[in-house]
Amino acid sequence: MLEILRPTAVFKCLADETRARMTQLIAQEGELCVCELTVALQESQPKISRHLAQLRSCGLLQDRRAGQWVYYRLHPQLPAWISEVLTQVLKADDPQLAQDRLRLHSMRDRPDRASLCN
Amino acid sequence: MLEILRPTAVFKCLADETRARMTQLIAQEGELCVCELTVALQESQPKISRHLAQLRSCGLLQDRRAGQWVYYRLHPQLPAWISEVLTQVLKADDPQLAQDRLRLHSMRDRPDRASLCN
DNA sequence: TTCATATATTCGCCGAATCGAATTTAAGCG
DNA sequence: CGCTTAAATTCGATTCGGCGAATATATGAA
Repeated sequence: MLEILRPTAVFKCLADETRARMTQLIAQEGELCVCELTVALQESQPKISRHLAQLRSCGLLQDRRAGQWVYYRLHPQLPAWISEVLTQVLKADDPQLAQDRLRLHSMRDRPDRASLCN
Repeated sequence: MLEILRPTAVFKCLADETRARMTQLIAQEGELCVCELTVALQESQPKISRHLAQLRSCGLLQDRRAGQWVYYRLHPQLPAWISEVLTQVLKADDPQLAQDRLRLHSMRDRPDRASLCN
């Protein structure tokens, strides 16, 4: 967590459409790897990776490598006000988010978390 | 309210340090005019005005003119999730905000709301 | 080692956002 | 009207952010 989770930094991260989509999807799914996000959002891999790096370095996300895959999840020790913000925004129920989830769930050969040691 | 209060738009507004300070100060004080904000934040009048315009056009603030002064307050019909966000961020208790309030309260000859018709 | 897949990073470009300085508009008062 | 104060707007310069394209790094398997 390079940068403190100051409100301004967090808002700047969530101000980008792509980052907001990724964050929401991860919040709902628990943990996703880069290739799953590229399929779900239909965006290029470098684009996804760059945005993930920002979300991680601002403290919103945490990553773990498992083999060739890198999984991202919400940072486990998020301050209450941020969790609250994410929860509230999820209630807005963006139709875009539904689409992203649909593409994710219909993705074939998703990497299998269960068989990987943490 | 020109633009819908979509999460991304709201976050973009709050992603700027100056706009975040203004919004928080207004949330605490209820209603402030441009000249009060310039004193509280110690920023130029055009800069304050420009940022206020953005906050208004994205739907976060509402303005009313009273004589030569224009007062800004939170939009009265903010969706719940936004009020929640603002409340939560206020709890972060930014020291900068305390300074802004101090300068505001020690300002001399503040325009008198009471004597103005709404 | 060589190849394949997953992810990260660099580069250069371009549009968007911010700023200071100056100007304009608006209201109140003589 | 002219003058003062408050606020909004324009202009040009600079900075910032996001993008595609290409490349680099990492892991695993043959």
